[in-house]
Amino acid sequence: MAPHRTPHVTRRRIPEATVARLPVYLQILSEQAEAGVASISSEGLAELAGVNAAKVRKDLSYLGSYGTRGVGYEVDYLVYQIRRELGLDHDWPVVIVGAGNLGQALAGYGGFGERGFPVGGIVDIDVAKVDTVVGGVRVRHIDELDAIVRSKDISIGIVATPPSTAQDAADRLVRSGVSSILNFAPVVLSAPAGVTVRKVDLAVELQILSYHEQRRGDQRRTEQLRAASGGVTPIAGNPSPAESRRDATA
Amino acid sequence: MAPHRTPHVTRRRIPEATVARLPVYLQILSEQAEAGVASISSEGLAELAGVNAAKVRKDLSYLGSYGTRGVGYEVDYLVYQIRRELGLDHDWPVVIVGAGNLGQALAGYGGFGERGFPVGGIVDIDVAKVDTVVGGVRVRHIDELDAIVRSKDISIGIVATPPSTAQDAADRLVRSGVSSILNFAPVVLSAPAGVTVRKVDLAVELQILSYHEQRRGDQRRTEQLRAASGGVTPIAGNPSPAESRRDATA
DNA sequence: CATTGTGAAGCGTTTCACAGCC
DNA sequence: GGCTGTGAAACGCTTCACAATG
Repeated sequence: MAPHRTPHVTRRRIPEATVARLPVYLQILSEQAEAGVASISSEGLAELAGVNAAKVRKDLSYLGSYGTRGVGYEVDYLVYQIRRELGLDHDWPVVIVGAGNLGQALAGYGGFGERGFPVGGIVDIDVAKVDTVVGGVRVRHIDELDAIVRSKDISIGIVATPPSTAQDAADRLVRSGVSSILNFAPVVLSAPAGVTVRKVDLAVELQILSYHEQRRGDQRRTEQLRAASGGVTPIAGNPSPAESRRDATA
Repeated sequence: MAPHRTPHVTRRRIPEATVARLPVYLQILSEQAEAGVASISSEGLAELAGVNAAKVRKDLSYLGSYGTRGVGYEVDYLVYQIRRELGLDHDWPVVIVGAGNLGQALAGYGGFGERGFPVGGIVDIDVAKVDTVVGGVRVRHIDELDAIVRSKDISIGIVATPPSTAQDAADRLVRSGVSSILNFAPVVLSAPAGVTVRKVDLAVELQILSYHEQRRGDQRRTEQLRAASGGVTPIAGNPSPAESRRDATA
C-alpha cells in the first residue's frame, strides 16, 4: 500500500493505448468505490470495462505494482494512482472557442466541471453572441481570449467553431499559450510541435458505423442468395477491435 | 476510370484503422473537388490529412487500384469510390435517445443531416420534454421508439442519455432493430454480437489531454532543474501517434 | 520520370502462458 | 490456491523502399 516509487517527477512513459483506457478504468473504479467495493481483480475490472484481463494487468502494471497476488487491487488506491498519473489531482479549467450550437451544449453540459474540467471561459467572434450566458458562463469576445487564458492559467482549449474558422481559433489558442486542443470541427488542424491536438468528429463516427452497416447489408444479401437455413442470425465480421464492445446484453 | 471490380456485393475487408481514416480523406477530397482540383497525389492528400503518403496509398489500395502511376488520383472518382465503400451513397437516418443538453445539441447541430445522417427522430422518457421541438424535430416519447425505427427504417441509434439510463436506452434501441449505436454516455455499453457500438466520451478525451499536459509539466520542471540554456523550447515526447497531428502552423 | 502499388521490415499493441508471490 | 506481473509469441498497423507503369 505504500508508494513504491519516486513521486510525480521522472515518470515512466505509458503507451498511448493504455493512456486512452485509464480514464475508462477510473470511471468504473470510482463507481465501484462509491458502491462500497473495496477490492477488485483484473478479471472483474476487465469484465466491467469490456476488455481482456491480461490487458488490464499490463495496463495497470505501467503505473507500478499496485496489486496483491492472490487477492486483487485495492479500489481506492487504484483510483488515487490513476488520477495522479492522468494529472487529475487538480482541476484543469478549459476555454471554449465558439458559442454556436455545439459550444453552447458543451458549456451547458455539466459533465465537464464534475469531471475536473470546469469551463473557465467561452468566447466567440460574433458580437451578437457576446454577453449572452450559456451554462452559467458569460460569452466573451474572442479578443479577450488572451486575458482569459492568462488570468485563469488555462492550458486546454476546445475548438467548437464552424470548420472555416477552426484553424484560426486554434492559432489564437496557441498564441494565447494553450498547449492542448480538443477539436470538434471537421477539419485537420495544424499546430506547432509541443501542442497536443485531439479530434472528435461526430460525422466521422457515424460514417464508420455506416461502413459497418453497409457491410452487414452486403453480407445479408449474400446470405440470402446462399439461401441458408433458418435460426439465429450468425453474423460474422468482428464488430471492431478497439472501440466496440460485444457482450451478452443484460 | 472504369470500375475494375465486382460492384457492391463481395467486398474485401478493410482494416479498421483505414476505415477510420477514409472519412477524413473524403472530407478533404470533397473540399478539393469543390475548389476545382481535378487530380491529387498521395503526397498532396497526405499533407492535407496530416499523415504519411505511404499510408494514404496503402489505404486507397484497399479500395482497388484507382490511381494512375506518374499522375495521381482523380479527385471526383476517389470521392465516388470512398462514398460507396463507406455506404454513403444513400442517407442513414438516425434516432437520438435523450433530449437533454447533449441530445438537443446533436439534433440542433445541422452537420449530421448535411453529411448524410438526418435526424429521423428524437425521444425521451421524460413526458415534460415530449412535444418540445429541437432542431426542427419534435421530441417524442421513448415508447414510440419502435414505431419510429420501423417506419423510417433506421439502423443507427445515438445514446445521449445520462449514464444511469444509457444501458436501458441501448437495450431499447437493439430491441427496436437498430444495429449500430453511437454512445455519448460515459459508460461501457453491452450489446449483443452483431450490433456495432462506438463510444464518444468527451471527458475521456480531456483526460487524455490532461495526461499529456501533466507530463509536459513534469518535464519542464525537470528541465528547470537541469537549468538548460535559453532559446526555442525543445519539447520532446511525441504528442501521440494516432489522433494528434503536429505540423508547422500557418 | 513522377507517382502508384506493394512486398517486407519495423514497431506498437494484444494476448498467451506461466513464474512469482501473498 | 488464486491472482498478479511479465517475458515472449502473435497480431495488426505503419513505414520503407523499390519494382511496375502510365
